[in-house]
Amino acid sequence: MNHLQLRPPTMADVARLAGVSHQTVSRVLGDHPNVRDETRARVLRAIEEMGYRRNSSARALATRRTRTLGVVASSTTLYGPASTLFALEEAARAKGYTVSTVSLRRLAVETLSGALDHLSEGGVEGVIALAPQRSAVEALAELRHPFPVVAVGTGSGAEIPSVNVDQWLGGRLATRHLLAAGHRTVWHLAGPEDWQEAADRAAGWRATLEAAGVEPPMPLRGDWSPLSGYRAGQELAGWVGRGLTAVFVANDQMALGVLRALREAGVRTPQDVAVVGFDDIPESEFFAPPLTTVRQDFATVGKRSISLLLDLIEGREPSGTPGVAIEPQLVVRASTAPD
Amino acid sequence: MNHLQLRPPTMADVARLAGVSHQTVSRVLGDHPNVRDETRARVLRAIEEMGYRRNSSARALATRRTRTLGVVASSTTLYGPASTLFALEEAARAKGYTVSTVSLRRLAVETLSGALDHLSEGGVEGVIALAPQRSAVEALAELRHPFPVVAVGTGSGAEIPSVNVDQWLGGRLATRHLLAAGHRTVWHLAGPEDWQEAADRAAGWRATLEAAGVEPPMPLRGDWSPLSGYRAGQELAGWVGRGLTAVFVANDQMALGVLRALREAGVRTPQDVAVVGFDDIPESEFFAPPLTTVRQDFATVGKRSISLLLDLIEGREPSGTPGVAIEPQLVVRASTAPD
DNA sequence: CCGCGAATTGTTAGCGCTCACAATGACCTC
DNA sequence: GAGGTCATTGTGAGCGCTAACAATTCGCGG
Repeated sequence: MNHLQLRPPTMADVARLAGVSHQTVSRVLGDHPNVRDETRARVLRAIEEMGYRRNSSARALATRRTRTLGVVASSTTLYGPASTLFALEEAARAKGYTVSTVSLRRLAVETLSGALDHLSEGGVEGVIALAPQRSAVEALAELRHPFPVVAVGTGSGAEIPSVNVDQWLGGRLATRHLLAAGHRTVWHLAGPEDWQEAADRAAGWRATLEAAGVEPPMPLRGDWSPLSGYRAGQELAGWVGRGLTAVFVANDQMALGVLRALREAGVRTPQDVAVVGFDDIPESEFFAPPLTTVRQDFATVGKRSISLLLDLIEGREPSGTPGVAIEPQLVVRASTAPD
Repeated sequence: MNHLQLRPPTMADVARLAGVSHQTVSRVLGDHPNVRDETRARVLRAIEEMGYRRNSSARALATRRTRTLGVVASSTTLYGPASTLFALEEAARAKGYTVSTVSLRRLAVETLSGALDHLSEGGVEGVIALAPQRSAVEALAELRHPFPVVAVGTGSGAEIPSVNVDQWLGGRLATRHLLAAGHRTVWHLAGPEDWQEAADRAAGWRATLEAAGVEPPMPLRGDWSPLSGYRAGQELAGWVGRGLTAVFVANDQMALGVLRALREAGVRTPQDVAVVGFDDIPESEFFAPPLTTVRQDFATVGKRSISLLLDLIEGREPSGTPGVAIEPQLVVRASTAPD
């Protein structure tokens, strides 16, 4: 039964009620072995009765551990970042950590710096940065912060610890699939220049073509949005009949725009032009036609990132396989397979 | 220049370097008026030099304020929740609060309770719950927690303070638009039964038809996914030619599935059947055809929710217009307008 | 030149918890 | 029954900060 009380009960209050010292209460809460069962039960009853909850600030102050991690991200309404965020939070919570997020509109040096400051004020012990732009990684490397930072999606060449999906392999899978289907060459609609993932996907595409002895056509460039895909699609439509029969688009949203532009231009998919996307957003199975794409395992990204960050925080040698990129997976659908 | 030091510098360290008391350092950091300019400058220089950062736990312990808010959400990879989350974080940060998130796979009593406990451990001063299912609201009302909770998207009838978009109006806007275009009646593919938003959209649809003297057809039901929309679309296709010329679908993802099913059945949109969705996800402009839909203002939802929660936390009388639902907006595109 | 109020700075006492260590008591062994 | 061991519990000292109050300094009128 709750008494009317202004202050929430403290450990000392509980101790008094249970007839023990505050330290014993602390032991019960901390699952210490050396507490007599009868005492433990009495303390637990007192805790229950008073509705006591341990004060996290006091605990953090005494232990010097806040058990809070920070995440900086941008474009969090996109499927990829949102999925990664979800996976990160779940993985962190499983390890007993709370996650504080800062969602940025733009990843510039100032905003990043502000975000890290904000998280620092919040007492985070470490930060995961979803920093897919190269400029963001550089900014991160410059900035001084009193906690470890792990980057996600920056590519493996980065100066800071990072976890990555093998985007290069993704580009290869997509391109190889199209070549195997008999296409002479594969065009490419790339993502923004500054994005490492875009560069890696393009590099995988280029390498695959070159390995097949094909001169890669000039890649087009979009900004991930359906609109930019639409515009690029209009341009691509002009090349149909002049050697263009297959396109690898760097993400599903742009692929959606491409599909629409092709359709409007009277180009059939996949009969006239085959299209492969990237990400496997939930919608892509229902595009017109359903989109062949490359799926990334965000859950693994989340787990690995948290695990790496905790290793750094707790001063352990990074366990697991930090350097190894996570393998993406080709998902074949109608946009490349005339049924 | 940083010396090698195991412990980060404390306020006392800074004070020593600046030749003042720790309290003066505290005053400088707290922007207290009564500090001589020369002293302030000296302190700031010392802070800079030592790379001092205030210890948030100690501060929180002394002030009894953590300046942290919690958010519980599910389905955070969907556009709506992700957008709301983004808006919430931005609004909270603007007010000087940090946001800790818990993303749930399912909103059941146990998971909700666990989430609140987790956030409580993290020391939040209040929580925003994105709890669109009725069962979740009930669970929230049951659960005891030592901080205020604001629900989002629960509908206005809830027992706990909430912020809502006027889903009923959204349903009206969509339906009225179709009737105004000359359709005799409008079919409806609703969201899951347990979702308040789904119920409100359906109610708006029904009310509009009844006001026009039309007997509402039996609504279909989906689970928000494109797949469920696809299945429903197949069923709807069977009714074409028997009075079905317009469908209001409760979200854009399902509308995508409907569009595909109709197309496969040889039904043209909008010539044979007009379709309206809900949410205005970024992709919907590029569907085949581009989708008429209802847009929600998530930024306002975020701001209002945070503002309401802070009012509750700080014991103020809720300012602004808490009871009033936020108006959604119709976005007309080709799926209802044969161009 | 004294005294008074305002501005500025310092001192002290917690905030509620954990850690290290001390104290107690029960139980054994010889 | 003395001495030792172990399990169990208590005590005291911070963790780094802010709030309240005390002390000091300064300017200025009388």
